[in-house]
Amino acid sequence: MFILYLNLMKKKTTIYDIAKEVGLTAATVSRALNNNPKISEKTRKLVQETAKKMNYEQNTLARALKSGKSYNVGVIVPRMDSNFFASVIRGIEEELYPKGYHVIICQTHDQENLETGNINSLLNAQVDGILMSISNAKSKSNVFDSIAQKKVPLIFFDRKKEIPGVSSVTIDDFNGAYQATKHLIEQGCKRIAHLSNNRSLEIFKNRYLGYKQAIIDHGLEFDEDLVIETFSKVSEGRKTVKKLLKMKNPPDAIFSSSDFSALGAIQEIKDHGLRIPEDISVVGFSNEPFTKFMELSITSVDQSPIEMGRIAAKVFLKEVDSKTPKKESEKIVLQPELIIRDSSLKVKSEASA
Amino acid sequence: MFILYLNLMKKKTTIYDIAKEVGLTAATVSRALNNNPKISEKTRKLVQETAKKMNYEQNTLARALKSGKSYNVGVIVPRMDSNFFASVIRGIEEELYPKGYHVIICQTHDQENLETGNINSLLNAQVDGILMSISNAKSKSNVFDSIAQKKVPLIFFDRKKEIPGVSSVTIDDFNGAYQATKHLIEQGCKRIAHLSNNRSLEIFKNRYLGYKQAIIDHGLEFDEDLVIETFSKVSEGRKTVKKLLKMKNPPDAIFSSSDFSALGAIQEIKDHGLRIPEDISVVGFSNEPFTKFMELSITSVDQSPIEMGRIAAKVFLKEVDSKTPKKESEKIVLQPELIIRDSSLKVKSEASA
DNA sequence: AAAATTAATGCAATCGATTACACAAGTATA
DNA sequence: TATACTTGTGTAATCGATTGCATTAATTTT
Repeated sequence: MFILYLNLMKKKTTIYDIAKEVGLTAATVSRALNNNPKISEKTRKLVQETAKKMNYEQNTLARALKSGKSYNVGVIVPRMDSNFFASVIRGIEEELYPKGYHVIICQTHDQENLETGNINSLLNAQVDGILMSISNAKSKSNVFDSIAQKKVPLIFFDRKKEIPGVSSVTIDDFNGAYQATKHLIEQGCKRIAHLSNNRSLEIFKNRYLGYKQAIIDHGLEFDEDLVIETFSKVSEGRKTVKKLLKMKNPPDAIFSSSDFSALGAIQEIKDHGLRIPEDISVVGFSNEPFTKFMELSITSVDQSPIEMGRIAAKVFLKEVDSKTPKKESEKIVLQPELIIRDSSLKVKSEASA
Repeated sequence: MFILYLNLMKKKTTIYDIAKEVGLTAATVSRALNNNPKISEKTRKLVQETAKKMNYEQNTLARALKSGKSYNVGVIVPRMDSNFFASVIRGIEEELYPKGYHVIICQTHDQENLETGNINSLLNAQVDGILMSISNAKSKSNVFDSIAQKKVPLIFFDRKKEIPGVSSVTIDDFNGAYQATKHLIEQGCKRIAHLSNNRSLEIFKNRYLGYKQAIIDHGLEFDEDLVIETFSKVSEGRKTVKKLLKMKNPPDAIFSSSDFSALGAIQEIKDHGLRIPEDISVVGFSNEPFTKFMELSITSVDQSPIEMGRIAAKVFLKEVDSKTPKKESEKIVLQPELIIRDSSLKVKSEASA
């Protein structure tokens, strides 16, 4: 009982405790623990064994204070309850945890003030790097200046912004959109509408451009009226499609830049008594799990989010360890994959995913 | 250009810089910034204004080292790409961010080794507290001992485990299950199956017990064969229901302890050519967004996750600030709400959510 | 054997903020 | 007017680990 009490009370052991125990100084202990080559094999072994015996755990805060490294990285996403972002984060964690880093996740909920607030508070918490998917490309760039000023590596994933010296990992949104649109054309669709989104963000601009190019390349008429800017929400998808269906010449297909608005589109189309894909075909973007689970499964573009996260983390590791102050920024572009399902497959020859 | 260069190079200002600037010592500056009452109003104002002018930002690592508080809290969840956990985390953040805390999120993916690993690394990162939803109640409790030993507040939410002195915030799972089952009975169902889950976890045990009690209270026959332990996955729901439908006397309703397995159940039932809710009614648990968005919307039990998160955070704040070493642990239980939708409503009198 | 290396360790400053204790100046009390 | 409090600051230690610069001992070179 008394022993238990002592055990509960005892302070964490420090390198000074170990030093006293083995009759050396804290400096030597520190070096021994860090495998400094100047330390003799005998001492190293002695210290490390004693450390283990005494249950020593490095005080990360002290290490952080001295070294200026916190071993925390900040990850900023619009939201984390979408499978896409959750998976990217998972990829980041898988890569960073083994290296001793922790991940502080912040959500912006697409609000600019939250975005700048998050960045500032991450910087203040002395994170060693920031991996982010921006919410709004128009955001005042002075926050990014302060990141640069503090020499904190910044890596964009998915939603990026062109900033000199900043690396990014994205998918080829142009190509993803091109493939999706081409697929719809091959299914016989002639008037393909596009549910776009804030095109100040490159991902949405590129999806729009890929869509447009596919239309043009295949000899269809490009009609700007069939492009509507909306939001990644089920309700917004419904609203938008309601408008589209009121046109004198409504579309026979919808390529949505988001699975969520694609789902809203499907609901609205059904409510109007139209059949999918016979009357109107639908393709989404992101390959969210529900696209597969719906009774009418939804064709979508997979963005390999876990790989995206892993790569972003690797880029961070490379930058954080580099001594050279000015590194070349990397722009990594992954290839997306079109997953064809019920919502667009008119020729039902083969089983869908 | 030269000025810009200087600006880029300048180190962060410390309290020593401020001290030099105003002709006082760092100690006084520290006190002035912390609104220590022993400092004169004049000095306080001078220091605070100078600090602002010099762009001073407190070095949180130094503060942390000295005070022993990192202002980081760890949050451990099985996964974060379910709306339930994402929302709980959002609630926690809403409560903790304004107080200057950061949240480090860890996922266990229901693996015990990841759970203990996460706890250890959070402790090592010197978090000021851990809020968690456990993955497995059978996990070796020595990790929890080390949390207690370090006097780090631990708060369970949703999935808890009985540990003396540890607070928790949960919902009344028994009642949620009771209401759901009662609702099915009121719809005329007689043989209600229950898709259970690892009952070493209280939430699943209580949902089971609530279900059982409702059956008994309403004079139906309780049949253990109708209770099957499965996992919170679409595929598992399918598998389980496939078995149930093979019974000589199959169920006419399914109460699932998870929305995901409920969805799988629905898919399987439809594949068998049965109608929902006419032939078989289905009720899930958690009120995940997709339950509302499905063509056939799914009845489910809402767990008010954001509130759960906020309350858990409040309990943490109370415990972390309390000087008294041994506090009473709090057990807070929220009331769930049954949301009735298409998958169980046979008497379609009123519109569903 | 003296001089020059090399190897292993110690000393002490440092990272930046906090805080117990000391101290000086000012105000109130006797 | 001497004594006792207040009030506001300064001094210096502390949190725990790291690291440049000695320093000592051991080894090699000439």
